[in-house]
Amino acid sequence: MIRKEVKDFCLRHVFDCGQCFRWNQEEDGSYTGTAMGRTVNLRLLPPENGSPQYLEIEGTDETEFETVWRPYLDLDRDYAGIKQTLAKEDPIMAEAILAGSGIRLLRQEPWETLISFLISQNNNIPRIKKCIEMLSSRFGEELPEFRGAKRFAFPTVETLAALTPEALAEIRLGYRARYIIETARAVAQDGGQMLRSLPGRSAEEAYAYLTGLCGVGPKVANCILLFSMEKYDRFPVDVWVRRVMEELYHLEEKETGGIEAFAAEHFGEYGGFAQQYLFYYMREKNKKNVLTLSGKRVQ
DNA sequence: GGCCAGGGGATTA
DNA sequence: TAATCCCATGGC
Repeated sequence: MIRKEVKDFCLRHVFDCGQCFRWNQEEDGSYTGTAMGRTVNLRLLPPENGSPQYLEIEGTDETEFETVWRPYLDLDRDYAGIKQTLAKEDPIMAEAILAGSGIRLLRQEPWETLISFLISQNNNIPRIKKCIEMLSSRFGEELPEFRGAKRFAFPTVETLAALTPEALAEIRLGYRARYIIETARAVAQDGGQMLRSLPGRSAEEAYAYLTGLCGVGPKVANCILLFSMEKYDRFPVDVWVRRVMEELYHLEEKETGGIEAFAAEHFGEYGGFAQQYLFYYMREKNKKNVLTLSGKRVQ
């Protein structure tokens, strides 16, 4: 168990803003998740008067924290500066940032991110999480038990590349099963070398490779670039973001390209952060609306 | 370039 | 019970 000082950090914002699917809230409010073949539990200690905020990590040590979890949680980035830049002269963004002030963009593994967002297409978050857990427990390496539960690593490229549609059928991925097998086989062709090299390449080059894979279009490719390859100017446009741009920015844009161009002009190099604040803000607003509506219906 | 199917499950009507 | 929706994409 180790303890680190953190700023601009909120577990709910980080793990519930749609960027990751393998972190779950425990009854005590802490979060447990598996990434890079390791499982940890994270807890944010309530700050005492004037004292800084501390993040408590169970299941790691000092060395592993520095090499694995500090970069994964993106703890070295100046989010206060990013938020200030984005909120300047943009009251809409300022409000969105207020709602998700503790968001951080995790640096996830490209392979897991690729398959996860393949599964995410035209799908809802609870079912995406369920599919990924099933995939891991069925085809991933078994890890040490943690908090009394079995844990599994995300399956390797080779494992998924070797699967048949029949073997994958039990996961109930629907038409996405074919995308996963074909993409895994394409990535496995060079032993995953090309995929591993993408973070070091330009965003355009990486985007071209990713969209060449079966089942990867512009939205999924941009999510992979943003969540696992540090291409922070990418602005993935999905139904929620489209909704946000229409309702908040009154952008009656049918073309995804138009929304991307708007984002590039208004948010620039911080487009990806802006997208996450907007996505989280819209989902929170939507939850409240649903509650209000159902309340009215009861009366 | 526009349109629609493809799977399954949760939620809504 | 039926309709609709879901962090899109492929293929016509």
